[in-house]
Order: sequence, then structure tokens, then C-alpha cells
Amino acid sequence: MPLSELEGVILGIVSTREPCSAYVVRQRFERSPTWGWSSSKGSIYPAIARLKSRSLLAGEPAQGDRRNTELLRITASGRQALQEWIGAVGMEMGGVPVDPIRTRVNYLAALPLSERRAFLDRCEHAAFEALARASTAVPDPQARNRWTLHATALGILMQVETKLRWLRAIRAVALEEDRTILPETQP
Amino acid sequence: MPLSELEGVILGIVSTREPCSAYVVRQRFERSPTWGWSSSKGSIYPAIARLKSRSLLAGEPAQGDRRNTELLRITASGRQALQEWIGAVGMEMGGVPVDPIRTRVNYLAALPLSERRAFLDRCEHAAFEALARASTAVPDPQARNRWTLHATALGILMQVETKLRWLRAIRAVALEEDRTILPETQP
DNA sequence: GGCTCCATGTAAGGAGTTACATGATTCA
DNA sequence: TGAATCATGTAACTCCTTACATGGAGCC
Repeated sequence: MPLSELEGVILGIVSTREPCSAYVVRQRFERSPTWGWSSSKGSIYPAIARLKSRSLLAGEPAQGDRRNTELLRITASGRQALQEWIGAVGMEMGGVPVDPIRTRVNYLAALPLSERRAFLDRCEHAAFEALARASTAVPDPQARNRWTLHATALGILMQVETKLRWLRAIRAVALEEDRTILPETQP
Repeated sequence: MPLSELEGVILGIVSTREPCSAYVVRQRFERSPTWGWSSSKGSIYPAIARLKSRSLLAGEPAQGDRRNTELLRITASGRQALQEWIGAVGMEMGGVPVDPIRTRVNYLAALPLSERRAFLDRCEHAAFEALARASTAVPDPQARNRWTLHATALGILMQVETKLRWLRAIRAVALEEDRTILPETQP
């Protein structure tokens, strides 16, 4: 069976950082600049265990460390599984992913005008902060293949800029008084 | 406890389409132009059951229909829960959501040059199709509050345009031969 | 009569979340 | 010596996925 997104990413992280511990893998998720990776221990460790049981990752105890540190490496079949996972881009992935702010804008008419303004203020502020973070972010200095990380960082930057432009564009429409209540459509 | 994203959206859909059946709610998810809502019956129906048990939705059997059709309406406390859910935008939501293509680009160095080109071709094609869909999409004609749907559709359009621009921008970098293999960093 | 759509659910299994639980290392 | 960080895991619970299961309504 194919890899899940989580498993694919773990394989990818190990491939650019090997040998590295599960702890380091988890850190990469925690420091991820994107929204959506939660990455509790309860998901990462079992996922790594699954990958090991499928022989896509191999682990060996670190020398001279008594903390049970295990250093992970990607195996030959793991590298192949990674390539297949990357190649398996479906047509549906061309669309835009779910964005919790965009989702909420769908139902913004349910808020009174004053709260709508507060909502947009908070969203713009959050997006502005994210833009600042994305602008100053420095990709994992210990990873090999830095260009891929820069390409990804560019994508994040472009998307967050667009998000901010969009939020500013819809402001006028969202705050027009007469749009608060529309007449019931005829049955 | 707060609403999940799924529960919030269900409440939002019912609020703009009430009275409507669970079937209609599910259709909205199926026809969603964004990537990430899977919306099997096994998630929608139990979620609606949860909302009913919390009295945020109320259902009554449709008149003159023997298919067990139940028409849903949002209750007063449901409307308040919806407002609270919309208002609960966290700072982390300002960032960009996980995008499966962007995720894969992170590890694109694991592919040989020829497959990398094929990967980018497919991604560009998928994004182009998504752009076409987003350009011609017409928001749910039966919903009230059309401006929110237009605002959302604009956001999707802007994001997918940006995605396409980004894919074209990284192409040159990704296909430079000499970047395929980098020397091992010193330990 | 058969096909498509409308309409609602359940059961088993898998995966993620939260909280719990433990211990070594490093630095001030 | 205490705090922060490094390091790994488990247990209970909830949720989602996939597949199964059923039947009415409308149209050709």
C-alpha cells in the first residue's frame, strides 16, 4: 500500500538529514512554517515504527549515548518508496488546500458587522505575522539539498503574500452594511 | 469543547441552506473546489449526529417523502456556536496550509533529473486544470449570502494562480544538472 | 424494468490526539 | 542542584476511512 503524507514526509526528512534520530524528525515537524502538521509524539513514533517494520527505515543505536538514541537511515527500498510517493501526484492536488481562514470567510455573513471587522483585523494581523516569519525564515541549515528548501520557502512566501492581498481585497465587500441580511430566496 | 473544522463547516453549510438534508450537506463537501475535504458518509453522518446530540442542529422529517429524509435547521445555540467557531481564528492560521505538491518539492532532490521534469510537468498540468475549474466555478446557486461565496472563490482563484506562477518559477532551478548530487557536509 | 440519483446509516479497522511516564545530558 | 533540552515511548479515547447494507423517486 502507498505511503501516507506523514510517512512520505518522514522518509523525505530522513533522506536529507540521515543519520538522524526520531527526535530530530519530530523537531522538523514542530518547526514547520506551514499550518497543518500537528506532530505529536503519538503520531511520529508509531509512524517511524511502521516504516521500520516495512524496512523502509533502518535504525541503529548511537555510540556513546545512554538515552536510547537511535540513528535512522533510509534503506534502498525506502528511497524507492520515497521516489514513488513523490511521483504519485494526483490531479486533485493541483487545487488549493483547505485554509481555515478561507473556510470561515464562507460563513462570515453569520457574524454581525462589528465582529466581522474584528475577524478581518485578526486574520490580517495573523497573515502579516506569517509573512514576517516567512520572509526571515532560514531553511534547515543541516539539511543537504538546500535548493529544494529554498524553492519551498519561496512557495510559502508567495502564498502568504497572496493571502494578505486577498484579505485586503475582500474587506470592502465584507463590511458593506446592506449585505448583512439578504431577503429569503423564493422557494 | 470547541467545534472541529468539520463540525464548524457543517453548521455553516446548514446556516446558508436550511432547511436542507444531510445528503445536501455531503454534496457540498463532494463538490468542494479545494483539496482536503474527503467527506465520506462515515464522517459526515456521525458529525451531524454529534451536532444534533449537542442541540446545535435540529432535524424534522420531510413532509411527503418516504425516504427517511430529515430536514436540518440550525438552532439558536447552533448559530452562536458557529459565530464562536468563526471568531476563534488562531495566530497559526495566518500561515499557509500544507500543500501536497509543495511538500513533495521539499524532497525533489531524491528524484533523477528526468523524473523531476515529469513531476513538474504533471504538477503544472494539474494546477492549470485547477485554475480552469476555479475560473469557471459558479458558487452554490441555492445558498443565501452569495458574496461570501464569491469572496472565497476569489481567494481560491488567487491562490491557484500563485501556485502556477511558483511552479514555473522553480522549474529552472529544479532542472539544473549540477544540483542533483551535493557533496556530503563535513561531520 | 433498469438506471441514476436521492437518502441514511453501520461495522471493522486504522490513524491521530492528549496525557502520562521515564530517564540522560548540558549548562548556569 | 535545578532547569531546559534531548530522547523514547505507551494507553485511552476519538475520529476518519472503507466497505457494506438498504430502500424510495424519477426518468427512459
